[in-house]
Amino acid sequence: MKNLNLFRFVPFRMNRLAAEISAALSVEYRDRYGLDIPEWRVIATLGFRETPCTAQFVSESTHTHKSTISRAVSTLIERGIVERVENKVDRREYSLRLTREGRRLYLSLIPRLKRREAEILSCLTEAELRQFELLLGKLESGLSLPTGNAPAASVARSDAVAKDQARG
Amino acid sequence: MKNLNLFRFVPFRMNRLAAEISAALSVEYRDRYGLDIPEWRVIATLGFRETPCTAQFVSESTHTHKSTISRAVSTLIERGIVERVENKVDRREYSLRLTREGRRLYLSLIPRLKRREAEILSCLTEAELRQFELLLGKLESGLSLPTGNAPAASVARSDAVAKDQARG
DNA sequence: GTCTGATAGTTTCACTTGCAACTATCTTAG
DNA sequence: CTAAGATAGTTGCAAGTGAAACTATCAGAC
Repeated sequence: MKNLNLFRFVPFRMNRLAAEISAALSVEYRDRYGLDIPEWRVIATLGFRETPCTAQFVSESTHTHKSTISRAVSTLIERGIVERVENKVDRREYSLRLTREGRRLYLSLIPRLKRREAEILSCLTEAELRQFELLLGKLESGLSLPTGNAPAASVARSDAVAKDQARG
Repeated sequence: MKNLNLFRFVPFRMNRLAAEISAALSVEYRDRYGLDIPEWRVIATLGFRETPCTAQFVSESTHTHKSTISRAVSTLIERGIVERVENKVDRREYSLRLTREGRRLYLSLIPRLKRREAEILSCLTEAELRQFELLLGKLESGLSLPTGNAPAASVARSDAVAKDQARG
């Protein structure tokens, strides 16, 4: 077939689905808390990890441009949601962590977002959902996206790893 | 669990995957043909359908804002890829269709994009791929996105349908 | 016929974002 | 030590995009 049915074209479908799902979720973090997606990603990353982490870690693990993360962090600091912790060893970088208020916001946001996610996925059975998540994981691995399964170093220090590999 | 693992959060994963897939595909339509996503969507919609259709149809079926489609169409007309056909009955709207050159571009783009899509999906088995497409379809239906299965009227005239339903 | 409201498409404006250039800091070679 | 290059993060700028205002046209009420 020489034609291409856009409705059967996976890249288009993924784009559209992602946009639609984002829109559904933004009701929670944007309308309710005045957060945009990059800001939410910073909060989610810091909130989930127990240890503080750098802007670069957030940028790489969420696959978001570092300038976008930089601006999101600035806003969150102004709002008292995130704070910088100076790194005495390397003063170029800062560790980021949620403030007490930031953590409160994070904890109140989580159940809302999970509920939205469940709503969106409610058209799938339990088995279908597990299958879907499995397939997403395969695609992520195939595209070399961080999955959270790999050792933290592979995200936090991808450049260093690359250098090591080049040396070895 | 009070925490939320971003790497297990489907909305985030969909967003990231869609962005990554788009980036992989853009090599073909952007680097090679100087097209952006909205322009490609217009071409794909006009190319697939045998009958000319309006800007609004493209906008609704691809779920892209009408001003974005308007700008894409303008560019494509300037480039001689798309042409407007005046509608004698309703002069507010135009039918759009690919020019001869536009169709040539479309036909040369299709195999490239299909090859890219196949590459991206090559980490899935045949059965997994079928399953994945099935699940995407379920999610699309669940979110009321056009799937190409419904009668064309439901996309071309969604407002009219809504009005009818409200009346009935 | 005119008036009102709806609709297709365009344009203006404000905002977001990615790229590239920049600053400050660190590391390595000599 | 200094010089050169790499790196973390910031910022200026240009391009893209959505919302809303706008233009032109149509449909219906009267």
